[in-house]
Amino acid sequence: MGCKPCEKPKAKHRKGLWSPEEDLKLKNYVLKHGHFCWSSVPINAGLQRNGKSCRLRWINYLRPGLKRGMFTPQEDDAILSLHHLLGNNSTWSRIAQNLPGITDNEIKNYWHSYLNVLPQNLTDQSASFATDQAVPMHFDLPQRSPLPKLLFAEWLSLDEEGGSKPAAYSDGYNQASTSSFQDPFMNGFVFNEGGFGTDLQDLLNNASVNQLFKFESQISGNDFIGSKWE
DNA sequence: AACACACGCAACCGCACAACA
DNA sequence: CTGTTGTGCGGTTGCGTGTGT
Repeated sequence: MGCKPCEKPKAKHRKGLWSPEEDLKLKNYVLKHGHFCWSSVPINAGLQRNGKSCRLRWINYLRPGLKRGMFTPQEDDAILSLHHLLGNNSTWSRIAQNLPGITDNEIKNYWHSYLNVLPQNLTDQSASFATDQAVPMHFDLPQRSPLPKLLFAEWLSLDEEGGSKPAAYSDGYNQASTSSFQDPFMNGFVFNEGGFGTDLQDLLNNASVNQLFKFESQISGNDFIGSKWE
């Protein structure tokens, strides 16, 4: 943990949606100081939230490099492929690790939407990983809105950068944020998450889904999962 | 135009685990 | 060894918005 016990103000914690002011406070604090101890973040940042809430907000919403809007077909395939690969052992975070810019929460929500439209027999196959048969990939999946929401954080960027278009919209990744981090913490943070997990990226770049599954079939399941995705 | 319903998403909750005293 | 605390994760809920009637 490495976190000194924090003073424990038994202040009542706010719940519910985050206000722009709270977003700003949290973002500024984490960008400046990092988040070595989440429990102390809300205290030092002047927020009436608990550490868990701050962490969640940062990870799912404020974190630099987050990509919003539609999943690309590659990402669709990657999510399905990874979930198929990992089966019941799949964790959203592990899938998310291989899809930079996408949060586990997004994947989780996406998957639940996906389950809603998926014929039951297919969900059974996919979720249980009971068969080696590849899950059909291109039935009608729920599609995200093609117009990504404009985040408050991006509004801030707009303000700060004199109204320039958020880089996140140009190529899906917030390169402006990436390049502007002087802080070693943030540099490391961003650069570590700056692209697809290399394994997956290679796979996705070089193989169609069918090829991907063909490739997977050449590797024994558990060994592959253990070595590739751990 | 008004209402009901469905859907997507943000956030909370509870649990498991790890680190520390 | 045990209790406490912090972190991370999956599951779930509730609200806002879009769509159909």
